Amino acid sequence: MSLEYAILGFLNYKPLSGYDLKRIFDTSVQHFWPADQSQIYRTLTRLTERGWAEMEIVEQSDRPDRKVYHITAAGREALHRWLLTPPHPHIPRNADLIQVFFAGQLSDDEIVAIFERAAERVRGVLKLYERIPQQVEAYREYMESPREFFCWMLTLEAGFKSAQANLNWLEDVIRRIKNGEMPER
Amino acid sequence: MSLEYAILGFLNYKPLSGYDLKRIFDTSVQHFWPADQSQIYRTLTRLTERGWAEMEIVEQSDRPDRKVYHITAAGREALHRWLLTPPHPHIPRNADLIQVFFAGQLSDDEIVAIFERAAERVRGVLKLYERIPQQVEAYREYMESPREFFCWMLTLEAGFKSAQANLNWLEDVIRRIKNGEMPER
DNA sequence: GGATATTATAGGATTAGTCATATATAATAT
DNA sequence: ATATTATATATGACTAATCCTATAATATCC
Repeated sequence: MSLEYAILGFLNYKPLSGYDLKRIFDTSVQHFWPADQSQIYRTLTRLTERGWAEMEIVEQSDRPDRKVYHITAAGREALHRWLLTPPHPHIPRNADLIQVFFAGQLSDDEIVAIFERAAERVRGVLKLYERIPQQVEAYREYMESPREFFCWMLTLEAGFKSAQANLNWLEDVIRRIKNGEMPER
Repeated sequence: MSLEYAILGFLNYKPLSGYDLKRIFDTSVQHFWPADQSQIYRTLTRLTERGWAEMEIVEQSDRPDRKVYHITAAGREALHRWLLTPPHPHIPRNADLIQVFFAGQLSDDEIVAIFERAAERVRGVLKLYERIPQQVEAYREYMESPREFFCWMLTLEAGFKSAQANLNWLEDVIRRIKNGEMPER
């Protein structure tokens, strides 16, 4: 389960609470690894049980106490092993495409509408990506070196290029349908 | 759950058994909607309970009897409604990228190896895509019209373009790292 | 003769992920 | 005064998906 290793990866920068982690996920890897709050807390418990992380309660007077987790030596080893292990091939499901696959029974206008709304969504994603570099600046402190920051930026680049390619394709298909390339029913 | 609608979409072409469906999924939409055999059978049961499909036992002397499912009027309506409904936005998880994100602690060679193996995998996917058009020919009978066939081909195109864009990016990153663009540790 | 593959359906167990909700305090906005 | 937001953790219920195994007949390969 990659969420375990993603959390381990962040704890490797510095000790963090579940709450910290949620904010970090939401501002850094959310475009390719969203994490549910409840899943983060449950995974932290599991990491502790497995000896890959240790928990320390930090008392606060004004707010609820924090449970701060830090990575152990065993955790660091596990993280390193995982980094060198190729992930199992996994085919992500694409709900837009499964609709396109069966869209033939719709009218031309209805089909174009499916593509238009998909294109609109990708444009929204692209806009979000444009905002990430600024958000990332705020978290640059977590990065020990420019090397780690470079890797971070690479994942952004990947998302951006993939969304851009997807949008180009969607716009091309819309153009072709409007150009009469979709066969009659 | 889109698998329900994907099955309904195929049943809309002609009545099929769970076994037929498994083969069809594996040769047409497997690159963006893989379906597990046991999931198909369970979903067929659910569709029947819901009145979207009806089952008929076709006895066979030499082989186990087939349970052939056909779509009902209610099923056709549900399929059409779904086609006009935008899917919930869903962010697919990308295990390659989450590794890249934390790859900064590895050596340059180890990082290049991660990208090389990702590129190798995408090249394999691209090769699989090249074989799909022939496989599809065998199932062309399911398509009532060239319109449906066109939609089928569009999904292939999407997968191909996306894989191609991804490979271009991976090869560009490999080139840049070998060019010394990855900062020192 | 024995092993494996094909046709055909099905259920148990488990995991990953989602959604909703609960609890508690303090600060801020309207 | 009231509502909302932020900080902080946690559990219950559920769905989708995966993996493994079982069953049963026939056909084919070595």
